[in-house]
Formats: sequence, C-alpha cells, structure tokens
Amino acid sequence: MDEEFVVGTWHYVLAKHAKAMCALERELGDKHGLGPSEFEVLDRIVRHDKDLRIQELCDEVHLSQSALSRVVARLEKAELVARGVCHNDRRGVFVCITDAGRTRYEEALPTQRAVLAEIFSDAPALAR
Amino acid sequence: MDEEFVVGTWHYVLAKHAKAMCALERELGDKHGLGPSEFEVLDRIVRHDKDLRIQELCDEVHLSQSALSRVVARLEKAELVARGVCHNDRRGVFVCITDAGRTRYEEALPTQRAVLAEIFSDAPALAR
DNA sequence: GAACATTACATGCACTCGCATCTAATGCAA
DNA sequence: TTGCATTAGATGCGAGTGCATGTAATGTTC
Repeated sequence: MDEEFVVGTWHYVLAKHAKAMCALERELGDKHGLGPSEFEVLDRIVRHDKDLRIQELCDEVHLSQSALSRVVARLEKAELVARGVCHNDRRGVFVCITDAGRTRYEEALPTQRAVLAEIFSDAPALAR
Repeated sequence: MDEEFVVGTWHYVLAKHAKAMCALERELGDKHGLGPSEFEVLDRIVRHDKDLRIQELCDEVHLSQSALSRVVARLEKAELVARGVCHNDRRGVFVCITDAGRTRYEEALPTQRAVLAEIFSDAPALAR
C-alpha cells in the first residue's frame, strides 16, 4: 500500500474538486441560476428519462437524503421539476422534469462541460 | 479533448471526494475532535514547521480566506495553535502549533492515513 | 386487526462555507 | 505630513449541508 500515492491522489482530488466546484458554482449560478447540486440532480433525472423516486436519486447523487429533499424542493419551486406521490407506495415521491427544466438543463450542459474541460483537459490521467 | 474522459474524471473526483470527506469527518471528529479543515490546517502548519502567515496558509489550503480565519480561530480556542501579530507587518498574523496541537495532529495522522488508504488503495491510478 | 418495527421523505437545528464588508496597518504620491 | 489606494485578517450574513428527529404509509407478528 503506497502511502505516498494514496496521499497524492487525495491531494489531487481535493484540488480538482475545489477548483471545479468553485467554477461550477460561479458559472452555472451566473449564467443559468443553478447550483452544482441542482445541476447534478437535473442531470440524473434527464438521463434516467422516466419518473424517478427520490430514493433512487439518493443513491446516485452525492448528497444526504435531507439535502436531496431540499434540492428537489428548490427545483420544484423554480418549476424545473414536478413532484408527485407514488401510486404504488404512497410514502414515496417521484420527480419528473418539466419542459422548462429540460430547457434549462440543456442550456446549462455546455457551460458545465466547458468548465470541466478547462479544469481536467490539461490534467493527464492520474498515473503513478 | 475527450469529453467522456473529462466527465468520467469529474465523476471519479466527486465520488472519492464525497466518500473521503464523509469518512474523515466521522473518524477525525469522533476519535480526535477535529474536522477535515482543522486537520488540513494543522497538517500544513506542522509540515512547514516554522511560523506561518495566515496568508501563506491561504494559498495552500482549499478554503476561502474567511473560512481559514475561522478555522484558525477554532484551533486557537482549542489551544492547538497560537496566533500572534507579525513584527515586520503588523497587519499580519502568524500561527504556530502548540505542543497539544502537535500531539493531537500526530494522534490523528494515522487515522487520516487509514481512511485514505481504505478509499484510494483499491482505486487504481486513473487511467484511460 | 392491534401493536410495533421499518421505510420514505420532510424539517428543525447547528455548523461550515463563501461573499461582501469592516478595521487597521502599510505603501505611495504629491 | 497628508490623502488615497492597497493589503491582511476578522466578521455579519445568507445559503447549503448533515444529523437527528418528525410524520405518514407500509410491513410484520401475534
């Protein structure tokens, strides 16, 4: 177990995460009124492309259940997604994207991609 | 510019960051009463090994200046570091580690290393 | 079916963060 | 020296997060 490699990888992750998060927050926020978490959640919903249980989202996004609940609430307030109770299990809530949500996502996607390209393209694959 | 690689790298960073941060927060917090930021700052101070300006710390840690200021305030309150005014530039503040701080850091280091090893050792170098 | 455990999601709370701003010290120009 | 810009660090504030807990629906055991 190469400790130096492990720590090096951790520092790489810390640096890239900080830089990317900061840039995404700025770019997505200024240009599209979305935070990184909002974008991430929209992204998952769009790619899943059918109604999605909050619970399923929870597994895919790196957020606590409570944080996710609030992100969805914010997205719903902005009318980018709609919530509804599950018919099968009335404890459950499904989320689906609205037309406005899809449009917003599609507008924001190139911005996100540009930020990531800027930050990761000059970064060669993490190699020993 | 391979978009798939860029996005893949980003997802890797997101996943590892979330997992590591969560584990560090839990382990360092429960076992040593330190948050990840506190540990990070102690780490930099110990490695620099002579008095360090807040400003210098700011460049090395992935925190805003205000967040750093508060982390140092917390560490000082816990008597793990001491603050003092710079003699050369009396706007400046230098930070040095106390004996208790060094001890705490040395206790916490193996915990941090164990967490990182657990998370990154099974992760081969990010390769295309 | 009554009582209790579990699950899904929402919410109160405390905490950390970044941004904007404040204070104090320094640098610089006239 | 005076006046103004800049820099170092602290702080008020709003926002987002996780943990613990609350509420309601479901499952389970007797």
